[in-house]
Amino acid sequence: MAEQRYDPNEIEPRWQELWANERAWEVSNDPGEQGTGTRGGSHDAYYVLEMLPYPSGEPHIGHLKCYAVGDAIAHFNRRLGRRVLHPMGYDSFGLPAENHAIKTGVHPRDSTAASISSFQRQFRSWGISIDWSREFATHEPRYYRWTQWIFLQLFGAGLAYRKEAAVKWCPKDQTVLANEQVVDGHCERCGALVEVRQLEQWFLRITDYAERLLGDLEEIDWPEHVKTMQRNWIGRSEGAEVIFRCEELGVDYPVFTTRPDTLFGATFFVMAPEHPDVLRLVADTEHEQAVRDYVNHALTESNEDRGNAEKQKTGVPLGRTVTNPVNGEQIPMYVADYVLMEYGTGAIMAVPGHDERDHAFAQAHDLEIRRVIEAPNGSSEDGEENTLPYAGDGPLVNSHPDFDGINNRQALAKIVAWLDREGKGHSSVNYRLRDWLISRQRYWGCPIPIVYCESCGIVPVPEDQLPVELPDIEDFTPKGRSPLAAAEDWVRTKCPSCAGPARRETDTMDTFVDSSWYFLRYCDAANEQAAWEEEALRQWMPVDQYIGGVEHAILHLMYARFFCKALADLGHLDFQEPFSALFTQGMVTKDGAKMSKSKGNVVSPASITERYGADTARCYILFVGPPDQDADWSDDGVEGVHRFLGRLYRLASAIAEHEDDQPAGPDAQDADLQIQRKTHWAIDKVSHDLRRFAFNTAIAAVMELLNECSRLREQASAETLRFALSQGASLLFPFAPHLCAEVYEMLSGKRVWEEPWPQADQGLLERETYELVCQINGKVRDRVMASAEASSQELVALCTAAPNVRAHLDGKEIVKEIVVAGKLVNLVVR
RNA sequence: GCGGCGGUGGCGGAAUGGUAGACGCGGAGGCCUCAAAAGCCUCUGUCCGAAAGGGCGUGUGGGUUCGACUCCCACCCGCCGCACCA
Repeated sequence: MAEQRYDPNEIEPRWQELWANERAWEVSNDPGEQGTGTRGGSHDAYYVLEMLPYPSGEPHIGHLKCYAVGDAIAHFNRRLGRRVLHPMGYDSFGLPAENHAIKTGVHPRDSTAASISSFQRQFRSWGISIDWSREFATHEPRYYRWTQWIFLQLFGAGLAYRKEAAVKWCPKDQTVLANEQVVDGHCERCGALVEVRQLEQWFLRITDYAERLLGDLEEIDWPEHVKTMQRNWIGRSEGAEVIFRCEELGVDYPVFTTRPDTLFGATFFVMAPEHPDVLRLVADTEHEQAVRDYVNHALTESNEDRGNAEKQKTGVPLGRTVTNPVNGEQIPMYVADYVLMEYGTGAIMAVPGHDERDHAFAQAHDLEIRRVIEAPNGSSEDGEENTLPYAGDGPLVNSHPDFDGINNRQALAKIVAWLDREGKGHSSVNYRLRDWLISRQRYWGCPIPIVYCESCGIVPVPEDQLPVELPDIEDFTPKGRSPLAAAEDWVRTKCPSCAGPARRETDTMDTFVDSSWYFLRYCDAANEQAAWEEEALRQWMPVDQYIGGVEHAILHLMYARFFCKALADLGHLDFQEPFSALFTQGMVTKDGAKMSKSKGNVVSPASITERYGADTARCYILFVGPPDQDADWSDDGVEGVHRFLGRLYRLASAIAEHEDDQPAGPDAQDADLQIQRKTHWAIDKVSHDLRRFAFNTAIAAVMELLNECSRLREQASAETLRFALSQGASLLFPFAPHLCAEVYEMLSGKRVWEEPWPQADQGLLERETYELVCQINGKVRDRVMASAEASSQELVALCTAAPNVRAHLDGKEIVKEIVVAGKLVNLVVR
């Protein structure tokens, strides 16, 4: 038997070339027409998509993991007879390319193109089964033309608007940021401390969709932690809006509260320093100077300092009062930085008896602290329930004869109903979610298709003039305004409405806009007349399986859902959710730490692929552990997987040379049956494991099958070995496509990717005899062979007859017999 | 503080309430070889024991059960998200 050396560098390019030449993974939008390489049979459409890569430098190991997962799913579904859409593109606008340009002078278009071709090369060398006919990059005018078109749709519907607001500004990247891009007061990208600036910017009205974004999470098959993160981010709170009137000025100040039941305990009123009325309230009063000083100080404070809950509660009186609507009391007004302008109405009623923060402020400023909720029947083991602030439930006290004595949760509803009747408030829902700020003062992004006309104001660029192309510029350095502003020839334009002089918008869009709809474009990527044909979307959308890193749990995944709903409302789509199922893959670390250039612990997929081949790299990354968990890279582990693939190849090549009628060993029947059983067991196991993303145990099952074949190699018939190994290759194909195509062809002469997924023979999954576990009081004492047909009585008899069971019974009384047919007998003895 | 996820050999990890530790790595011994590499074979949770066998063992403490890594309660630790959100 000749054994051949496993040489992935010879095998892999050969299959890649064949698949490329045959356009094996292209799929048509016409359900009647088969994609060149796809199987006939069912016309079931299946859309599997990995999050599109940002092309910077070379792909890293995280990309390999993501696409190894996606490709396994794609192949598995193809072989289940589905028409699988598995496309690829690039999220190619963005800051890193622009920062690179500032440093080196290389145009972002050039560095991006270089990186894209490097990604293309590697994806091909990994053998990922992509429909390349649908490929695009988001910086191409043929794509961003439609990004602009979507912006205009949103603008037309009032969902894109311009507003002056206090916005987050990154001093290093010299641009504003969305709320979602600020992490702990720092820029998500570069880590610089974020400042606040008052600027007029473009926003998308995602808050209109807060309720639906929250509610529809129920409809989708996403990991619980991602849903939770989105729920937290949306931050829905139920409560009431209550009006506090400042009689002196005749102004109503609504506040949002989740605790209207504590209204009778409101002893003061606090406004955020940014509240537009603060200075007006103190104008020309003795308090004016102190308030001005305080507000100025608060505004210059860093987000980090201000956000610190441990900090001393500061604030100054405004010298005014408002009326507590439930009891007519005049309560003093303050300005304090613990109240945030961006949440609720920017003003609060303060209930120091039942809110920790208000309590701290009241103590610091010597304000009345009133108990209005009693802790339930004085159950004060440690006395804590009786101290204030008390945030728990209980009956109302010191409130009003109508409410005193009633449990606070019931009183809450009654008080809100009363407010409503009196016109002093109503129940209300508040969200933490803010509108999405999409303006960026940067060059390398999609231009916003808007012009500013002296007479017409804000004018959208007409659809037939799209795309508004990004002009070439020389100087990419940010100067606090968009580098595009320097392109005077481009900026100066005619008003589309009145043909008068006008200027173009010079900010570009947040790159998350680009990636909020790309999955739609794949469905109809070549369409030059429209962003998509509805029929094309009907074919594929929503995405059946989306795959990506958990770092996009909020940003990208929330924005894409919002786009989907907004476009559906505008009649462009007929579904509400873009991604029916989501899988988030874990990080790949080295020695427990995140890989990074600065740490010098980066494992490059290219070097692994060169040394071991793509099949080894892909199998290893899936074998190392559950793919949704973080995995630590181990060079020894890679060796182990490589050895396994080599053993499969060598054994298969030896068997391939055998004639099937070659005489088998003396125990051939036994060995053959064992191998056949193991084969069908593996088919069953891998099929199940693929459906639950348990790739590690699926690969382990094929290893077990190979171990069984190796062990029984001398005894079993060549025919059986040929069958077992070809099925093994067939099962492993989604993970190691090149090797398995090779092995399958060697053994069967057929193309494995055109074969249907193997079916396990139920008859061979069941066994005639099995090892019966014999327990006494739940402890395993012996094991004996039992027939599958044996009755409970027979099984008990077998068990009591087992030598070690007898030794342990030793005169004791059996009080109970538990029989689990096919598994065990447990004797309960005394 | 609130919410989510997790805690199993030397390591990565397996286990629809039914043999804990599959599979792989690492380690030990052996075969092959002039030698090495590659490959192959055996052993490998821990303690007692020559062995047979037995004790212990899935973060901690309880509970349910004939039987618990798995279910319930309380707690400890770790990771992630949100957080002065009214």
